[in-house]
Amino acid sequence: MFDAKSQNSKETTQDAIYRRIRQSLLTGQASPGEALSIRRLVEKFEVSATPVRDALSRLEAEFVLVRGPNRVLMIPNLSVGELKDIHRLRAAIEGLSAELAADRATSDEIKEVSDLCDTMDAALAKGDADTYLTLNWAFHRSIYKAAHSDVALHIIENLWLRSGPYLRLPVLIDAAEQPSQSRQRSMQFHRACLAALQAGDADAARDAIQSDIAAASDELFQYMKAAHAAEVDNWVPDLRVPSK
Amino acid sequence: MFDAKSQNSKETTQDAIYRRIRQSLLTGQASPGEALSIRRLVEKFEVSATPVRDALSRLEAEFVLVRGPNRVLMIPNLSVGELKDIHRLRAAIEGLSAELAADRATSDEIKEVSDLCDTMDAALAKGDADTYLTLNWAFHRSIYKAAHSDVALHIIENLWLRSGPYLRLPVLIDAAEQPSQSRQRSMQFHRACLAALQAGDADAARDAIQSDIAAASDELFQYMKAAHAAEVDNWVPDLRVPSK
DNA sequence: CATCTACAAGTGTTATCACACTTAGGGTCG
DNA sequence: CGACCCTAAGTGTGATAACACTTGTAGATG
Repeated sequence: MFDAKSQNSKETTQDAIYRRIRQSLLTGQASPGEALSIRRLVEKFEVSATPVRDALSRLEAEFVLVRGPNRVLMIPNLSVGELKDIHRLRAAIEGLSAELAADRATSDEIKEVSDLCDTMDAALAKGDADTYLTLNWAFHRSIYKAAHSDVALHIIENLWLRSGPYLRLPVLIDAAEQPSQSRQRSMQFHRACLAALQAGDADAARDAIQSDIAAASDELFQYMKAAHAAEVDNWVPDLRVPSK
Repeated sequence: MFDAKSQNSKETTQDAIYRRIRQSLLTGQASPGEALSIRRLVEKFEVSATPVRDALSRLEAEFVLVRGPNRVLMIPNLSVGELKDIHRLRAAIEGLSAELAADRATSDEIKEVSDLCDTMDAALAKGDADTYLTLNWAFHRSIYKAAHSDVALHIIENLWLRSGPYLRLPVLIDAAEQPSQSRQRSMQFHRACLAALQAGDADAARDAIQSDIAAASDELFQYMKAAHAAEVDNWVPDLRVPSK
């Protein structure tokens, strides 16, 4: 049994492995292009192959992993075109979820969104990009959770997981700029969405979320364009943060 | 090795099992509420537990199956509220895909959509509800495939798979009515979408698809309301087709 | 009749093993 | 130098066995 301390008593081994692989994607510890071989994970986690296989099967089903040479499962590189499609879908689905949240959120849920705004401001003030990123996802997720639509929430979680490695990039680069204009602008959209939830204004909530998503994706594509001249949709971005 | 005839030479056992379980859902051979125990599937397919587990893990990851008593995986009953959320999401995502398809479809792809319209008309003229349902999905899928966005297509496929058992209901009931007004109306939306693809009109394509989805979901909820007085969103519909 | 206990049957989970196929690296030959 | 062959190492796949836990049933007791 591996690392019993980080595995709660009811969690199966496969669930724990699944959770940890997902986490490594969101935190940048694992990167697109990496292969996740069963045997290497067996050694790393000190478990048998069975729960590793189960976890990997799940991640393949979610398109978080794709088959590479010799059928090894790999974290896919997303092309610019795919990233654009993900952002279009996010705008559509997260916009709809924000509308539902404006109609359905409880006062406790709205307070949670508000508290997360405050802690995000604090992380920004400290220039702590990693914490900001973690809180950014928590902020968005709390809104979509308040929509009380598990169907939508699962789709959104999946899209965030798959595009997460790319979305981190401008935020990490930007951390050197203090205060960051882009992050301040995001917080304005976040505050606008919070106000819309408080007012039960579904249209305003949707617009604020969609503006936030559009700004983040514009920022990412601007960064990519500046880093590389290519404009082709099937170009695959290089995820290494440039040296300063 | 099970049923080698229906398993092509490159398909793994787990893939074949996965495909067959999905198929049984779409055709109504398996129904919400059923438990899929590993050992029963091992007997049914005459294979070992390992590929069965892999297939089931994938279906769980896609929320096609959920955990029941003793952690057995079951086909979930969807509540009215969940069905409504699925329809909202379908309208948003399939509408977006139809827009993309209007911009991106090749003439071969448009011809495929047109041919499918024709064969659907033929199935309707014969009162063949099962064939109509199969073709209806093929028709829609051909449009979304022409959008060239795998991200969106996979989400759509998943939503269709999960709501498929419910969407079959009014079509099967309706088959006795000849000609069926609802089916004729659907075909009008289908034809409108085809015309929009041919004209490269993204707005019209989106509107036609969304109208088709809205009409189908209205029909389903009207059928449910007529069958049962309950209006509560968490009511779980009974999927048995009533005796005639 | 209701409640409790014991046991069998059913559920999934994990470990281990062997096989098939692919990929990479080294050596040989023309 | 390029092409080909061979072998080792790496990849996943499926089979089998044992264990843990849960559920259902039958029998005993008050």
